Amino acid sequence: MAVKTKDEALPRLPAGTWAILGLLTFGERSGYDLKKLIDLSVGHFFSPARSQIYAELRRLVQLGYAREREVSQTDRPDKRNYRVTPAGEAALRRWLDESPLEPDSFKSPFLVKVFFGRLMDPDRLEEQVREYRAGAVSELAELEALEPMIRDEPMTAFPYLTLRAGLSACRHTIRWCDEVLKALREETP
Amino acid sequence: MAVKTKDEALPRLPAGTWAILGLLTFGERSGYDLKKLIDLSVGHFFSPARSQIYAELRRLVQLGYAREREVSQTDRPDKRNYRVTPAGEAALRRWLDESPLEPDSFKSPFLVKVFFGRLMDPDRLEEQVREYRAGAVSELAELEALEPMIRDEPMTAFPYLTLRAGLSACRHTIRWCDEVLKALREETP
DNA sequence: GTCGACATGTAACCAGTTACATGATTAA
DNA sequence: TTAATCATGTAACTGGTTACATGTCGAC
Repeated sequence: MAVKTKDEALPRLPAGTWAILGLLTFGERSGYDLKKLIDLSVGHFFSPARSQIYAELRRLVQLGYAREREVSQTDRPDKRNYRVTPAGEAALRRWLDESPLEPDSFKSPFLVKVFFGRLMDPDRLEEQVREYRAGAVSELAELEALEPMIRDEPMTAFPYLTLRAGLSACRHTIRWCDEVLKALREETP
Repeated sequence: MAVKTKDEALPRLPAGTWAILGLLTFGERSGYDLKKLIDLSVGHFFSPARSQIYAELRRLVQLGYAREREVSQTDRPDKRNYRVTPAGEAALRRWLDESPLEPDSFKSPFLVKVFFGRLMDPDRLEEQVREYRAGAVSELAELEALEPMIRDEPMTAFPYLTLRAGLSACRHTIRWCDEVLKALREETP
């Protein structure tokens, strides 16, 4: 028999919307909870503002992909939890399997500066490279702290793969910074 | 004596605007030329649409940072070349040295998919990892073709550093894809 | 004569951020 | 009482993309 959902067109949504829907498959959550969850999961390759999360949740409800539920709390302010609907999970699976791969987007004001480094004061440039390197080091520390928590957990096998991508990217960045610092020292003694 | 420009506030412009201004320091160019130049220079960390380039050039002229010049051509359609003004170069240098470092932005619909890989058909996932890997391989080839052209050129010493960042990022991505493919094969034999 | 490269732009839209605004509860 | 964390949202803006629109010139 034909599966009806197979024939329906998927709405064209940005990947981030699907990511939020996906996070709801781990259990119902409020917008506020989602923000924290994002920061320590998909935060390295998708990081929306809080206001956008709330907007996406409203959109998911409107599409029938999520349902809203008021949760009264005595110890804290009330909140609204969202959970994924069967239609939502079906749509998500279809998006994951069928949607053509969109290219990554990477923007780096820092690399723009390095590119035009010949116009910079050498000390300022070195300073900014160090600052950039320090950022990568602290990001690496965060990811390394996460690593033992999710490794060997079967539920997080796939998130673990993306964590490995983040770890490797940070390490590459740090090595590259060291190369650059060395090159700068050699050229301007 | 006081240098007047030191005291004036720099307009807060996105890094991309400064990047376009910076590219004009290599010589006057049209919007069309700039697009091609961007693709093989800063394209890996800043890649605007053509329409945006034209908009930025108009903005730079309005700010007094660039000047426009009609160029009549007999063999091709006429064009408008832009060149940086002294005020423009001074402002650019100040932005490079003084503006606080904005964080990179990285968005990867692909990593979102991997993260939710447990909801995917394993064959579709493997297919998309291969596709992603192929993208990295062809990007690497482009960068490797560029490398001998700019290495050892003193004018391009700084662009060369950013090229090395791109090369190293591509290689890291390819290795990571191979790791993932191996992991997928082991888990679903 | 029509295709591809050259060349410039507008209009509409959408994604996403920042700043603003509100308010509850708990602990110092 | 003041700060911190919890909690949700709106409004204004901006950055950026896509699609549309126009047209030249040279080569086949």
